[in-house]
Amino acid sequence: MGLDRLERPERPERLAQRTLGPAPTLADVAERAGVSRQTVSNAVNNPDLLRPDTLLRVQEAIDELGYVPNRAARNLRTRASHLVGLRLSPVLEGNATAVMDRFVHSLVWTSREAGYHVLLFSGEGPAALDGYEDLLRSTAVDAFVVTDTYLGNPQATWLRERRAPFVAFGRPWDDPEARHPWVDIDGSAGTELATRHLLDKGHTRIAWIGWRKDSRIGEDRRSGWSRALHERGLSTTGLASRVEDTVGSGREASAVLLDEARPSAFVCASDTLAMGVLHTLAERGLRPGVDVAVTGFDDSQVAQLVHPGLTSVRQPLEDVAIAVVRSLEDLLATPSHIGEGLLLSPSLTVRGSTG
Amino acid sequence: MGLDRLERPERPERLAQRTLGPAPTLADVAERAGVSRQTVSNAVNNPDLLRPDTLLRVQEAIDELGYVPNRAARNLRTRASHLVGLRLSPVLEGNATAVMDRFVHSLVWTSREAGYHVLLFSGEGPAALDGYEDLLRSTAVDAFVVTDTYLGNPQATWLRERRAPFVAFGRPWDDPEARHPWVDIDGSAGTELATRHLLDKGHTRIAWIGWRKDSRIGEDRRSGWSRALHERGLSTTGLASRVEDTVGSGREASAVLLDEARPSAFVCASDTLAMGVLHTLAERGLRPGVDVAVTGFDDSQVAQLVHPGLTSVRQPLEDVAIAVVRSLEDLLATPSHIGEGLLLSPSLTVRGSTG
DNA sequence: GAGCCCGATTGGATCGTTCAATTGAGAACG
DNA sequence: CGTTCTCAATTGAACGATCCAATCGGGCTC
Repeated sequence: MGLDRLERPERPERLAQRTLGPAPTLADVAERAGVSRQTVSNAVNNPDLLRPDTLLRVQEAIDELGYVPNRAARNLRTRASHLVGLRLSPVLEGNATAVMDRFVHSLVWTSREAGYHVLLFSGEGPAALDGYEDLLRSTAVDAFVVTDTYLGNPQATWLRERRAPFVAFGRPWDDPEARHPWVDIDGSAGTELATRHLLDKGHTRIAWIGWRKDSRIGEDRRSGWSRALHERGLSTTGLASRVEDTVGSGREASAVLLDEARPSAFVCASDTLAMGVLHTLAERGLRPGVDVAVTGFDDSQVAQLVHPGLTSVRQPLEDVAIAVVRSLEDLLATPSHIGEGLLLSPSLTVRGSTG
Repeated sequence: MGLDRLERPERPERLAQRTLGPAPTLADVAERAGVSRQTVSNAVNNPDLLRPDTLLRVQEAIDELGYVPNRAARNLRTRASHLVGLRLSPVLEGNATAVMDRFVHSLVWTSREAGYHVLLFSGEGPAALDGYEDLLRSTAVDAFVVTDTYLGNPQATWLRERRAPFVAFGRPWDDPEARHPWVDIDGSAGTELATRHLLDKGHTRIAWIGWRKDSRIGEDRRSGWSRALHERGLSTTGLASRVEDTVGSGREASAVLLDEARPSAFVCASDTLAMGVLHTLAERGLRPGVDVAVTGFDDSQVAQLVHPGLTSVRQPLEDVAIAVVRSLEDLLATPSHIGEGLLLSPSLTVRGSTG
């Protein structure tokens, strides 16, 4: 395989033809190979239907002419585009953008192997639904990947009602009865990992800084922290703070907690909040990882670049993409397919902020 | 306009029809409106060809049926897909990924207004060219946006030879004769801004930490620093260091420079390197922005989140996207269009690291 | 050697749209 | 009153692939 790739200087015949004239069609290939159109089509789509010698002859003709099937024609006939739509939200708060982007990268790579490309589109609010609508009805995409499934977001329900094939990255928090396929990451398990890591390091007073109570994801992540503490018979009272997802909020919350509860470690719902803790430590001359330990969530670029390094929960987005694409394939293969959910476990990237 | 949008509860008739049966075609609309197919087509694409009353009648039928033109059929006939291809490189070094992602977001939003969608694909090395090839010849995309135009990258030349319509984000460094449209950001102007900002703050010994000499972009950015210093009659000797784009390199380089040249400020070719400088300062108990000033490049998330905030050169990626899309439109409107280059100026985001 | 069967191959129809050429009605003109 | 001109609207033919039903050919059996 590898050797083969190196030896061939990039399919010279095809390249030679490529600069000239209009693109060759199936009929051109058929004529050149002395067979019918259908035979060429089979050579491309069902090679095992042809006799080996015919197949060889056709493939030579294909290579010589540099034939590539016209997508528009194929899409028209088969009513499929081999594209999956993904909506980019305009502005996401915090490092949700960064997480999203990592996911997009993974998705693009994974889709390629499944023969799909990713179509990005935009739109927000009610207009977003119009975007889905038009792409769907114009047969521009075969399916969607939906990413923001936060509470009260209408798009999942909306898509389901229209029988639009889609896979969600994110649990249907508001509807446990939902029967669409989804893939999500177990945030609770992630913070539990982080908390246990701190417990193993000898910390006993471990504080939580998370998001406000109406965030399902935030409460989920918080539950991992409290579970880990309770498991070891430790109390959580007075050690939790719930704020906005900004550096400033993290800074203030950690300052208050340090004064009132004297924790030796912080588990945070996001890298952003963890950065806020680092600010406070810097202001007070406390050394992260030595005097006070801190963990974040998302393993964003900041976590890698900041001074002693920020220990952070890493989401397995590559695996999410793989699972999403697999679901997508099932869904498109059998339209009546009943979707199922899949929960993946994150891992912990340990850096200087926990010693 | 706005009122109209609010009053209509999301085109109720269309919604009512949408869940049922197969998508309506042009012929269905024609029958319902009592006109021919072509008339409906004109109503959609050239409304001014119709008599006002006919137009109204057709549009009613369109709304009632919830008709949306089939893209595949349209693409087949017009030989255009209204998609622009963008390749996502697998791994970019440093925060190039983050910059790229900001650009992708901007591009998606800008394209939408021009009636285009963005098709993401992947591939690296020689396989990347195959990706371009197949998308182009299969008429999957109308044009490409090319982002990595670093020295020696074959794709620009390759695309030009095949007369593939494309616009580059990035100058053709290796070929000043190149006649394809491109948009780039004046990195030199960016570092000049940063350096002047430091000069205005009273600094006179300003060091440079950049990339190795074979990086054109790196040398370009460096030139802004040296120009600004020379303008004020200041020397640059002994104040420059050229290293890899990693935090560790930045840390080491700044340590050496502090010992040997005693600068009071650092201008860096990237936020990553600037973070390295912050590490060194932290280790030596020097306060960024107070004892030593630092500037980065890219205005990445790190720059916002890190302790006193990192002053950084911000690339106007939204403007780049707008210019790229405009070029794309010119290119596709007049295929013989001679491409021209456009150089945009970055701005400086001032934060705590410069006082 | 006739009959049969199975797999490879063929021609025609079709997907839904737009392009090119044409028709028809009505106005303007001599 | 007939001719020309204009404009709106229509008809038939593409675009390039795949699906369908029918046909062809070779090998096998009896």
